[in-house]
Amino acid sequence: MSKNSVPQDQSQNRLLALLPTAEFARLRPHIEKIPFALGDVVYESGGQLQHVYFPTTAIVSLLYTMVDGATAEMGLAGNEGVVGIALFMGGETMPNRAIVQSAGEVLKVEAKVMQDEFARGGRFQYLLLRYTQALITQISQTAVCNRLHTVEQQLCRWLLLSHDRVEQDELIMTQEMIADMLGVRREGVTVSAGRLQDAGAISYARGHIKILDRPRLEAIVCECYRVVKDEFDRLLGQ
Amino acid sequence: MSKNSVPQDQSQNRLLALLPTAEFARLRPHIEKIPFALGDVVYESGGQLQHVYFPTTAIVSLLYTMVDGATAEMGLAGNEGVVGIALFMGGETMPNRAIVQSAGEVLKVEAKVMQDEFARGGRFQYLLLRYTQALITQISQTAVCNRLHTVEQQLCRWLLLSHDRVEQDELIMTQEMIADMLGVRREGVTVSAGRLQDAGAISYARGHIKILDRPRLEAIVCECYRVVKDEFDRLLGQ
DNA sequence: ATCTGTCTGTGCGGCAGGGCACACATGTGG
DNA sequence: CCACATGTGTGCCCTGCCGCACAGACAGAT
Repeated sequence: MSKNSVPQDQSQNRLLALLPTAEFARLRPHIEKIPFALGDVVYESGGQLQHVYFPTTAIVSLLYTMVDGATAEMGLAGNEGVVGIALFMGGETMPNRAIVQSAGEVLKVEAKVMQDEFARGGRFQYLLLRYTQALITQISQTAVCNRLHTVEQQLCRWLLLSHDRVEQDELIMTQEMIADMLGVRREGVTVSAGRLQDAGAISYARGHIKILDRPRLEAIVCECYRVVKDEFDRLLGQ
Repeated sequence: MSKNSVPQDQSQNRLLALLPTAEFARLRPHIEKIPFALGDVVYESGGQLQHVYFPTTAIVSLLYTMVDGATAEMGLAGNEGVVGIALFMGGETMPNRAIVQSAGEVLKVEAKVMQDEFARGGRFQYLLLRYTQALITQISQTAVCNRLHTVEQQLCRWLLLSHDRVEQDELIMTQEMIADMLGVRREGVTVSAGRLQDAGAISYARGHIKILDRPRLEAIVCECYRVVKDEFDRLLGQ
């Protein structure tokens, strides 16, 4: 490992931040910080994973792509979690893709290192499993939300989930990309986003979305957002 | 396929059937076979779980109920899996309900016994984690399917998934219940089921659905069914 | 400053599914 | 045998979203 691979501290990722120092110390030499650009593919559907990734400033979207090219998001992972759960769950691969939805950095850990630490059955395993359970809730709620709620509510949910995972109020994201995530038409996003802008909740222009009034978004969003947030807090709150 | 595995008794549940004899022997004294009736609640949203359940002939549906009473299914578990993953994932509870969708028997194991065996990190842990990963794929595909496919396709998917988990060609299930599972109107199920009946794929009457032509259903269903089935086969054996 | 590609706005027809109302069918218990 | 609850069939109008077709609007390159 190169020496510039050593991260400053573990608190940049909330999962790693919950690790006891002893356990983190074993991982530290094997952690490499790498940047990802918007749209980068973290892993392909069915592709053999070589690493897990703990996002710090990046957000990664878990997408499924149908044979006809249509896409829909099942969940997303930011600095609260990890990308590549198939490596410790034992399946090695998953039938979906992981795409960088917001550019930034991640902490990369080699598969074997992670698996060895996981097998010790300590706090690391405990945290990864609890995270996975929270992710299951997120995916479940996506399923329910897709079934029962409007595009506008889902857009709110998506904006809030993303906002929770970055430090800033600005998201770099075109309406076209959001449409792919939500599995709807780009025009549908335009209309819904327009209404949110009229309501003063957000503003946007050519791929730059600003969260202006978070409480307002929380008033519009369906209950799904809260369920997911509460479950993450319950399972991974300090 | 080794000679020292799979006594007749454990083969009623496909997860347990994959356990080595030694590991199953430790569980055996703590396994209790109990019957469940249609509609029984295995666990409530947020309820503290005391047991995990390995279905043999029963099928359990994982449902989310909105505050307004609307429901939608996130996934289901039959003799290929287990109900109560929150107990070994570490979260203790989940924000959804588990309802018996098809009456039958389950093998009940006390939480502590299961957790101790899980903590040993052997085959039991390996299988439960792989099962959980397969379940994640099922839930994900439900999300995608809810977004992109018609009620008729989803009904086919649901019928096939259920059929895979029982030995018989007849499902005891009213259209009203199916509607709750799929998160659609009862009338929507009536029309879709009517079309499937006209096509000769199924027949039904007052809560009794017969699968008449499985290949036909497989021809109508969307790719989601196959993705889920293949992933279960890959992760949990042929 | 102009060109060009990217991003957003808008309108229109069409369809799947929701909400509602009610008629018909069938099994079960008095 | 009837009464009644339960399950299923059908029609009608409405909404939300899709598919499509373009029309601006803006940013960066030449």
